[in-house]
Amino acid sequence: MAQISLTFPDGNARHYDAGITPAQVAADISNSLAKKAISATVNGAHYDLQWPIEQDAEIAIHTLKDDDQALELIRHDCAHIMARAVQELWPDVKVTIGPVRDQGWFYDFDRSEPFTPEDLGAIEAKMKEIINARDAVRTEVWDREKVRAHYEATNEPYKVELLDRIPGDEPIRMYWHGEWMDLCRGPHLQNTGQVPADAFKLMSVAAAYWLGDNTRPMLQRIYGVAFKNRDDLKKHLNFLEEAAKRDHRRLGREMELFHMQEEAPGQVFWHPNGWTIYTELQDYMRRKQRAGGYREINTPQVVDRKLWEASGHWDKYQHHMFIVEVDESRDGEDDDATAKSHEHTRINALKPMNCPCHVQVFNQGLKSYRDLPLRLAEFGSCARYEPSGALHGIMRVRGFTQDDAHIFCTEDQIQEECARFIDFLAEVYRELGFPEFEIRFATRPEKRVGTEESWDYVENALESAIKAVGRDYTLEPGDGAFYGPKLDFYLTDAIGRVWQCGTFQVDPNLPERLDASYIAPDGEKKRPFMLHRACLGSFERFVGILIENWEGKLPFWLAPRQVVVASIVSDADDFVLEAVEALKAAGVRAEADIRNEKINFKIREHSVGKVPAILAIGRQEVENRTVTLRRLGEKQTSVLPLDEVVASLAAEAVAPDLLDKSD
RNA sequence: GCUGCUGUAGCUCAGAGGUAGAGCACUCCCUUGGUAAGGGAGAGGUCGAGAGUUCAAUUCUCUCCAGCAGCACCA
Repeated sequence: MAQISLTFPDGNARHYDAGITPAQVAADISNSLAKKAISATVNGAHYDLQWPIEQDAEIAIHTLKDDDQALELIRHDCAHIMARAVQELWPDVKVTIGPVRDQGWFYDFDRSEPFTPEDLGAIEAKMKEIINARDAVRTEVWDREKVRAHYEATNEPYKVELLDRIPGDEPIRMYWHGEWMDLCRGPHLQNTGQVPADAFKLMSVAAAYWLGDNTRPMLQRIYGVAFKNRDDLKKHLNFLEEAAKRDHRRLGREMELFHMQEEAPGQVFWHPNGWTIYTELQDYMRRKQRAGGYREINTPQVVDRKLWEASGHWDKYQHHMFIVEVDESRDGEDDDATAKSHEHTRINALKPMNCPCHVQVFNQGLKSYRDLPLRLAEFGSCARYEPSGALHGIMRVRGFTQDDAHIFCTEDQIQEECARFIDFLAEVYRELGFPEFEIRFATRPEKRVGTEESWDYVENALESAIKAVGRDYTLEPGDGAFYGPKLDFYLTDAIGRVWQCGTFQVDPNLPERLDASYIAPDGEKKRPFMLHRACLGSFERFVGILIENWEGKLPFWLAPRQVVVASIVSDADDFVLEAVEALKAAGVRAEADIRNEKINFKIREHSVGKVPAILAIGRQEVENRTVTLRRLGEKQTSVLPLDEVVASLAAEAVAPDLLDKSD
């Protein structure tokens, strides 16, 4: 038998017969390693301990200490163990796939009855039995037709379909967990007992389309999470609790920021507190954009379908637009007059986006190359008929306002505009409390318009622009818009979640469709390029992100109520009102609390209400013209002269872009 | 849009085939209290909407609406 040489991470090599398995290699090294081993990396590929090695290779044996491999295997084995548990409990359930994902895994089943929370408990218990049985995991390569015959005989149509999707040159592996078997590419652990029995949890049941395709059957999906030990599981569950505490829908109600109701699904009723955040943010963006060379415009909400037909949106997105029909022959008539006549009916759509309107602004009057780049910004109120299931608080809504802008420029200007935008965005994110963000570069999708040459050009332009800025980015091949490549910007929040907010898209298509042009230096008419870009995305969603990021405890300049001045005794009321007036005059959002309540009560209420600063005034303060300042989240207080507090709070209320940066 | 679940007072939630309850919030009274809930009284609901079964429906059934979770979607 041929000999092969295996090289270990420490550089040592050993010689074995070809076909040796990593399990045998581990046993050759030591008994304890043989027991602890979970898998191996062989020439960079993640190997099952049972797979034979046929050639010289670099090998590393993994144990539970190797996080990446351990977690992948634990989660993957959990998926199998769960599928087995389900089939042992309900033998007629059909199995499909169960990949590792995020902090755990899911497995999709075909079962006429949905799983109930009680079922989850039963499945978990069964899984623990399987784990405690320490059943050996076994694998074999099977002939394709044998697998097909098996799954046809056992009536598992999804497995047959999966089989047909495995490329012809790949080995087809069957895996056994005890008696239960499954088609799987592996690798897996040595035995079910290597899954920690106290570090997994079934989380939820949901429906999912087979293969993610909404024309295929709906399956029952069970989600689970799994970790190496109980502490990590606890940490994860704590994280979920933490995220739930930050839920902007809950905080929005508690802090009286906004509400939503049945009559306007997916649209926000902003209350004074919430609208304060919104307008502060908008004022901030307006200043930033003005400083960044944008001209602000505003365009109509209700626009004739003709424009949407010309832009191509009518074709593609008609069912996601709010359509407004108006009978123009009925001006001045009573509302209960005769039915409308079609010949005078005009069909409009609420604008789902601003770009076609921005081209209309660009198209007014002849544009010269000297006008470019022309940066037109709009806080554009858009309406999209989002599918009901997509709505989510103020994060995904049907009525929203974008911090939108379109830059009309020449080919040569794309790069500079891109670099300029990234700098702009980085500064905005930093000032808003998100120093970390990542960039993803999405390239030409399968369905696209435009020539290959033009795609080559704009993709290159974009890519070299990011490189010039010197920022890391990841590639998302095929994820671009149908009209052009884009950069998407993902910011990281305080608990590590990422949110896609900014975008920068190159569009050679719309100027063509809507016939935009400028006069080039040579006197010829040329098409400008159009760059779509947004920094926050939508104000609604961004305010939601801010609320969740800060857990409602917004930075002072954004806090809807910045200061509450509370009386301790009613004799202090006059001075409280005086203090509030002084704060307001200095530009601070201050309120008086002179209710007949104890100071404890007031402190608690405004702390729960996330007011960043509370000023308490009692007899002593009145006498000395001082206030007692207490910051949100701090127990200690400080007694300061009123004038001083007004000055320092006023300084704190200044938006980050208006701070004096001279020192 | 799809699958499942949910909808009772402003909020969080009990409840039952015979038209409803708690805590907090709210209003009033007492209390003037020094940094996270002082005490008492009172008011408040077409039980998401419509239809059906029934002597009787908020409760059971169906349809619709909205919300939640996930999937799909996100110009």
